[in-house]
Amino acid sequence: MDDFLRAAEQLFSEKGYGQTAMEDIARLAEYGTGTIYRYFESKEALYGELLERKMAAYLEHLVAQYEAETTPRGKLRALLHGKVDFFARNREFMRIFVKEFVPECSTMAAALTPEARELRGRCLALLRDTIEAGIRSGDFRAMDPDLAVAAISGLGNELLLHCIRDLDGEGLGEAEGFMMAFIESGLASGDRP
Amino acid sequence: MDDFLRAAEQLFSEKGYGQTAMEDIARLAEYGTGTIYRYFESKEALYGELLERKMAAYLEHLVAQYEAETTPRGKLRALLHGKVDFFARNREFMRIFVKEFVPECSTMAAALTPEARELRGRCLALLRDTIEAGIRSGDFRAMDPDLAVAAISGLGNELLLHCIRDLDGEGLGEAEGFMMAFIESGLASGDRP
Amino acid sequence: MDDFLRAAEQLFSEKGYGQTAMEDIARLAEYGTGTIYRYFESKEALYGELLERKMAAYLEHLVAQYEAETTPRGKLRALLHGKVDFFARNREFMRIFVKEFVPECSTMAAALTPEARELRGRCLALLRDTIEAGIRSGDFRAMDPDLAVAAISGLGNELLLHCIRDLDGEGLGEAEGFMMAFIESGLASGDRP
Amino acid sequence: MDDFLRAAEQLFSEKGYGQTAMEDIARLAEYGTGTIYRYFESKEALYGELLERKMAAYLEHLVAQYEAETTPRGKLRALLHGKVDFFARNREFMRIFVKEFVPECSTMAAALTPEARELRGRCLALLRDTIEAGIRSGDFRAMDPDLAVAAISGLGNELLLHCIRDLDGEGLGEAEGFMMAFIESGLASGDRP
DNA sequence: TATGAATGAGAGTTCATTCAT
DNA sequence: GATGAATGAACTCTCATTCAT
Repeated sequence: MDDFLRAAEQLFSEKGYGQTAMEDIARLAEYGTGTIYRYFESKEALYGELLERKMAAYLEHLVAQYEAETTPRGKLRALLHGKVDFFARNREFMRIFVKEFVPECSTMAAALTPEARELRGRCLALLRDTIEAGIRSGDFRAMDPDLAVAAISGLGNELLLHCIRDLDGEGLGEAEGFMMAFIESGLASGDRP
Repeated sequence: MDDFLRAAEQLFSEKGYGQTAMEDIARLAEYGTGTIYRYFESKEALYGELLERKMAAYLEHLVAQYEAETTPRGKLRALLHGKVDFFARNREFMRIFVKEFVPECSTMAAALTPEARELRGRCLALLRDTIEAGIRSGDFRAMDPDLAVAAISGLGNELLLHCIRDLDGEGLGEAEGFMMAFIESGLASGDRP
Repeated sequence: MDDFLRAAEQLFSEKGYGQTAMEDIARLAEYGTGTIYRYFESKEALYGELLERKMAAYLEHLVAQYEAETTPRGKLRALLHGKVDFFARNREFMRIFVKEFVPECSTMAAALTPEARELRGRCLALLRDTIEAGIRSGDFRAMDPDLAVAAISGLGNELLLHCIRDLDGEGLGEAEGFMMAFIESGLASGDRP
Repeated sequence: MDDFLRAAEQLFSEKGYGQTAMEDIARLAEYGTGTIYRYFESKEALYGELLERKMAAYLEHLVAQYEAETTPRGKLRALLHGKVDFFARNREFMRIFVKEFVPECSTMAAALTPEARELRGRCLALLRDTIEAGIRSGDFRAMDPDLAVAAISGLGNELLLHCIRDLDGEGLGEAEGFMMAFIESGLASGDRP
């Protein structure tokens, strides 16, 4: 069953959902076509399961880093580092992730499963809570937290894609530093020492 | 021919490339199915043509605003405002744009046409040139301009999508202000008056 | 479209619904497989349409004969003769008819369409009304009309099948005479002159 | 092995041959899927075996009643009562029986096994012999015995189905009385005391 | 030039049957 | 004997593309 999820991740990432045939997945996993259907009800269900698992792993990864920190700045850094770290080790999923995290891009007829939506919401909520706490504490300037979440998400995704796609994964460290600095400046309150 | 492009834009935006049948496009454009093939070699060619035209219009729009400005900050603001302005009036295309601007998301078997890639590159080059000029002039701090371009693109796209998708186009003015402030902080040199 | 219905009638009759592939129907009709789907939404819809058309023709045929008569005995004879007559000229449909007229035999996942059920009901209602009228007039003895309808239907179907299947259509005249006599005796009131 | 036959009878009756999967049968019988194939060569063989057993039981039941009678009228009544009696206690099989007794309805690719055909023939022969004897004895009027067999079979089957299907098994007694009277009238010689 | 009926390759899915354990 | 995971042929259905009119 994990064989199928692995094969599916690779192919969906390389060719996209619509261009990947169930037969391709089965062949890559070295099984017969019909065997997939013993484990997954349909192609969509397979894709949904893949997304849920990865999203769950991502959330878990973020939470682990996040809870070790206490200040808004610390939590923000933890979330940003967690993102870079997770996708550095899940590059194939990155390409799928940006499609599905941005609903407009989804290629599935049916959108994310409710479970996956829930996980996506919880990832974003970590960031939002952090920003709101930072605003209250005066670390960040007053702003609409939803806009900030959108800005930071989009910025981070695109930077990661840039490194993974154009730089073949090189320069992730530099990009992380840049991202941190850029975002912290963007969020910073005008008060300067 | 423009009828087909208009119909295609609407349907691709609403349902996605894979879920849109040539017959649907023809019907919406009020022509026979076969007629499309008098003007476009294939479904992909139609999609490619649509992208090229829109990209060209986008580039033209950006250039017009851009050339009216002389300072890096002015040009940056022109590009950001131009983006918001263009997509506020091309909301349907926005959903297609984010798919194709981020090549990973493309649903087509074949990626962007070379012409479209070229146009995309020229849009990004405007921003890149602006950033480089700003770094030289000391308006912006020293940084890798490619990272800055990626960051700003992703940030802007996601903010626009947030407004168009979740807010139904409301709040674009506020989002533009937020975007400007966020990006200018992120780019700003440490020197403060 | 009629080509498909003709081909479908023949093949469903010969091999049964489940054993008939859409490709078989298309080939017999001398069309490509996909063409069927321009006219029928699905295999079930094709079958449903076939049944409806034939049932409608059968009902029309029965009604024509029925309305020319005024007495219960006359109407009964008209219905019985109409049945023999119709199926003598629709032998292929006879085999499908008995399947679907007897719901237990239906091979479709989904049963008859509501339209077909309605038509089936109206065919049976003609017979039922006739029997009730005959009972009231004293031509027939008192009995449960539903039982009589079931008895006469089953008797007639099986006799027709016997002739069509085992006798290759021979002996229909003799069978009709036998059926009339048998049923009239069965229904007759005990009063004899 | 009987477990499989019981499970198969239930499922074939409820859902039909084509809609019943071997796995369903195995699960209901509380065995593994592969185990069925230790006892039956194929799905068709299982169905065939089921039919043969039931047909044999039916024949035995008929013969027992039949041989206790000496007159044609007595034998006829025994056969009719035997039929009602058997199917009242084998309602699930009734639905399969009508399919297979009327070969046109068979859902199997291959028709009845030769053994089952033989048994079917012997059931019908009992009735046929009875009718011929009755004609010779003058109890029944002169007629084609094959037509009479067909008429009586079809009539009886449909009446039984009507009770089992529409009346949920109620009214079998009334139906049996009606059937006897109807058939005896139909067969009766014109001579009246 | 415009059409839309026709096509057929290709996709997802089912399930009777097999066989290593 | 019993199992149930694995199989792959077969089937239904879709749709980009063609071409006779």
